Amino acid sequence: MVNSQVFEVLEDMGITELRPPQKKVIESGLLDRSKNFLVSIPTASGKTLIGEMALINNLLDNEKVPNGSKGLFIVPLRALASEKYNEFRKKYSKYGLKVGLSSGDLDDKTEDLSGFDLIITTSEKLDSLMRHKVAWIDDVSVIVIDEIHLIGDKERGGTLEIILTKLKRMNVQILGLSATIGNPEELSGWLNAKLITDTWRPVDLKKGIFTDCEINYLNSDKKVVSKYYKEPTQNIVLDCINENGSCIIFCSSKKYAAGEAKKHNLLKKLTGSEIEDLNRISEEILEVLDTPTENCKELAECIKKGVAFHHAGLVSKQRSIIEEAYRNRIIKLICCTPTLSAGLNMPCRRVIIRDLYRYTESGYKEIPVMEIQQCIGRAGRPGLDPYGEGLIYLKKEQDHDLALKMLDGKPENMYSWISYEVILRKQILGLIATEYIQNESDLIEFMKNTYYYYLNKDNFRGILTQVYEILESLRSWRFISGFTATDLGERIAELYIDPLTAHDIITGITKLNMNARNLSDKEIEQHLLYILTNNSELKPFLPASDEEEYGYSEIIRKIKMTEGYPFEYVSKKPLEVFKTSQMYYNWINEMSMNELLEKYKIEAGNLNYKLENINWIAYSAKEINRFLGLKNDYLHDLLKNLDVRLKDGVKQELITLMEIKNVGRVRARKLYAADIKSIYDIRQNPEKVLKLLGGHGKNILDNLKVKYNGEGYLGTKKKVKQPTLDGFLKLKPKKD
DNA sequence: AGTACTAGCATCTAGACAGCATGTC
DNA sequence: CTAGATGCTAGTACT
Repeated sequence: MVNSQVFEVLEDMGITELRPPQKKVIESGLLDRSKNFLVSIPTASGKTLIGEMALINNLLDNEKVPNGSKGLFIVPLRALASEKYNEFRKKYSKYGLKVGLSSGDLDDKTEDLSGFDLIITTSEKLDSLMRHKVAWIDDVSVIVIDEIHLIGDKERGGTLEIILTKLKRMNVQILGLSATIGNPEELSGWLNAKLITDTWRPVDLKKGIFTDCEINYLNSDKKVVSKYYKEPTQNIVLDCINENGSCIIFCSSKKYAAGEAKKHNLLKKLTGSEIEDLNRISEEILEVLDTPTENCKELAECIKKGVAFHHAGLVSKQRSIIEEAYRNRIIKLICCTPTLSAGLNMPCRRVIIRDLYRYTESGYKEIPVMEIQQCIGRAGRPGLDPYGEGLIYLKKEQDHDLALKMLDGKPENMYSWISYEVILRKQILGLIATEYIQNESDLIEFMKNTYYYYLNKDNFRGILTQVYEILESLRSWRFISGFTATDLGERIAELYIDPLTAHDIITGITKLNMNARNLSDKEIEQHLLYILTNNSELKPFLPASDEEEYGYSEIIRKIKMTEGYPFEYVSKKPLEVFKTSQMYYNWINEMSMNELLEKYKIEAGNLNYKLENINWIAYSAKEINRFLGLKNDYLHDLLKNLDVRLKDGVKQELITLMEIKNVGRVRARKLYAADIKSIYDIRQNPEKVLKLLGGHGKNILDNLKVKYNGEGYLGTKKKVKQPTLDGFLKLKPKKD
């Protein structure tokens, strides 16, 4: 094999032998920097290391010293970006390689990533960085795209495709890492990439179908499981635990996942110290929110029995507690939704697919083969399990063939989603705003480089027509003129919102401004939130039933009047939008978290996610508002502070107090109610602050460097925060 | 009367990217 | 809109 710094670095890590697919890639010429690759191999077969080899090869010279060029590692999830960032930093800092992280939940105020050699980011963030025209992009010599099959995702694939279309035209080595997909040849063909496929796995995977107490493996092995319990899944889990394995059960909804978890009780199989650990973790789960919700309590109860459920309704801290406990083998069974289907490294002995269908916006649908196979691929912990098992629980015989197809069939083909209007519109504006496209021939040339064109050469006219229609809209909305973005258009491209959303916000606010004098302050606030909620970015909305309109009829009538067009009676959507906007309204008017969760029947994790999104739109609206001349002062002030209020969940009057460290919505309200309304007031009444907020008050005063000496608060003992995994993941990249 | 169970009908349904600027209870 | 678990209610059987 060639002598290379790559192998030296691998050796430093203790890797002396490559796995078969890794070998294959090297032998096919990965180290030749001019070749692109698409590597389509199973989960856990060592994909990441292939990416790392390409990075090392490009970024380190023969002496294992950074050579000044840059590498990008693109992942689909922020959590994954953090994970990889920590991993790579640990591994490669010793070579002087500076590893950086850039994603939406990280602050890098300077936005100056030029000092890093290797940058981990998400595809959307990279898109956004390119829109801000970062100069260092020209220094990039290699880019690794993890989970590149996401190009076939309706919501997010288009963005990835645009980035890749741009990157293809640069002098960059592209390495795509993909799950097994139906048409890898087409994707690699488009990328000018050498295709590497392999079925090798580090641990053997036994696939099978089970009904009641019998497992029928595809290799025609059979296993009968003892029937201790009524429910088949209980027995199949017990069987695995008895053999010292851990399980994951995938379910099609959050409620099912929680329901499934409640069925299981592993207490009899646990040691005393394990039970102790579980009780401790259970406590931890309850302490994450100030007042535990019903959901938290259920989860805590399950955990005491060695079982957890895991889905997007949990807040991220709870999720990471569970993930850690599972990796440490304290929790032995996780019942989850597709949250765990891709991404985070959570291997187990036995994966059970409980549901074959899932409700989607277009009805009840079979879960994609690729997703099932990715779930099953988690089975088998290298070094721990002799083999992994991917089992489908067959509830009714007529699904037998479907189950077989899912276990062993060909995964779906990945096609272009660039024609998805929402993304296309956003991307066209982006391309014009960055002057990437300056005239019609640029446009056509660009479009001819897309995956869409590669797949649909015969139907090029179709997408062009769509693009011209979009251009027409963008012009009529005054976001572009000719092939040049207006100032407003440029700002909207940077804000990274759908131009249609921006346009709807502009018309909505303009109308509201004109009619504001007919509305009370409260109604203006409600209406504004309705306008900000009514767009594609904030989907899905809260489900609403017709009866709910009754409670809202008066404000809905006023919104209808101001909007100048009626809510469509045929569709429930406006009511859903309205209900969702009411949740935001209640939030910024200080309804308690628990009351909100109860009223809108939403879980804490999901609420946080939604608040994050509306906050982003509110910020965008504030920015857009700078281009509008609003006459109504109240509306203008409202817009100016709405994003801050949404972030903190407070009324206008608390905003000044919220600027103080350690003061959140609850403490701010307490202070305000006691007539302490500003930093000045705090300085004047330190004793009062202490009396109101106790120990927290002390922290606040310390931070403000306010002297106080009443009632034994003389010391300035610093409270040391216990480091948590969550906190660790959120750490800022160190620029050392 | 109180309880336990159930048939029958209604209800409800996965996940998570982006801007910007910093530390909640 | 191709399913299925769950929750609610009224009805029934039983102690």
